[in-house]
Amino acid sequence: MGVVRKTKSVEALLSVFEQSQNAISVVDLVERLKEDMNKTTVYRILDRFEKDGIVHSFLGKDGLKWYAKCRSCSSKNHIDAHPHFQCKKCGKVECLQTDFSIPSISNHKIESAQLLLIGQCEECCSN
Amino acid sequence: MGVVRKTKSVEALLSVFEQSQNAISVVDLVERLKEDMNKTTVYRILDRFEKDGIVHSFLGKDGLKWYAKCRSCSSKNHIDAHPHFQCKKCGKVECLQTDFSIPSISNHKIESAQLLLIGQCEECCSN
DNA sequence: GATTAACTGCAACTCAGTTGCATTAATTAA
DNA sequence: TTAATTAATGCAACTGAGTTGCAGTTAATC
Repeated sequence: MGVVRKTKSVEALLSVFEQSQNAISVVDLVERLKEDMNKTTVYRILDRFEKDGIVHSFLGKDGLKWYAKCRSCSSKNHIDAHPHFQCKKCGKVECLQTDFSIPSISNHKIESAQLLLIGQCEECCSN
Repeated sequence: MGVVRKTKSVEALLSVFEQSQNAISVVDLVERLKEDMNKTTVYRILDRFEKDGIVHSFLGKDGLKWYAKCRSCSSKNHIDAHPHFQCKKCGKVECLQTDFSIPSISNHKIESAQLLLIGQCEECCSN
């Protein structure tokens, strides 16, 4: 658990996550917050947040980094093993509650798993 | 099905895939083949191979692009929905035969899924 | 209020992947 | 076998996400 000072930049980032149900890409965060802070700062605050279990990160379908706020994580116990869904049309990413079963492989030690579902979200389905 | 001419570069790339059981990252391919061809050529040939169902691509744990030869794919019918395993220690990626069940989400249309398992491979387990 | 260490901005960098364009070479028709 | 066509290639320059070093700033502690 690192020391996180409550700077204006930290508050700004926190409030973005408060307001959002879905995951947000770093690219999007940097763009949204470019008036308020440097992109380096965005990257560094996200690192700290992740270490402290405030957010978790993962890669979207295009290899870009996404962040979402954690529901019940801490710096000791990071449960980000839930699947994510990304919409092909609008690019939106949702965290899914549903568990999934991780296949086992003989003679391998599996430590984590990333599952990304790709398709069309609710809005894009009905358009 | 695009037109694929049998050039020296194409032959060279094909033989790399023939010799390899595991997936190979593009970075690695570019490095291995730098005496034989330009990196742009590597990228372009891989694109063509993928369109023609000769190889399939996916992203590794660090967001880098990996390729592996397909077992039973064609340009019409691309089955690359198998999971992949990447070793944390040595970075190696293996294609897994095991199927996995794709969770369904209400009001969403799921078109594909990427499952990446991360841990330690057989060699790294015994070291 | 002074001290200190965390934090930030900036500029420059790294590195995977892409693009435009001129040149080369594999295929097809003659 | 040669000529014509067009896919394929090399090269250089670019793009864009993410990183790094360092000097300056600011939140927290005493």
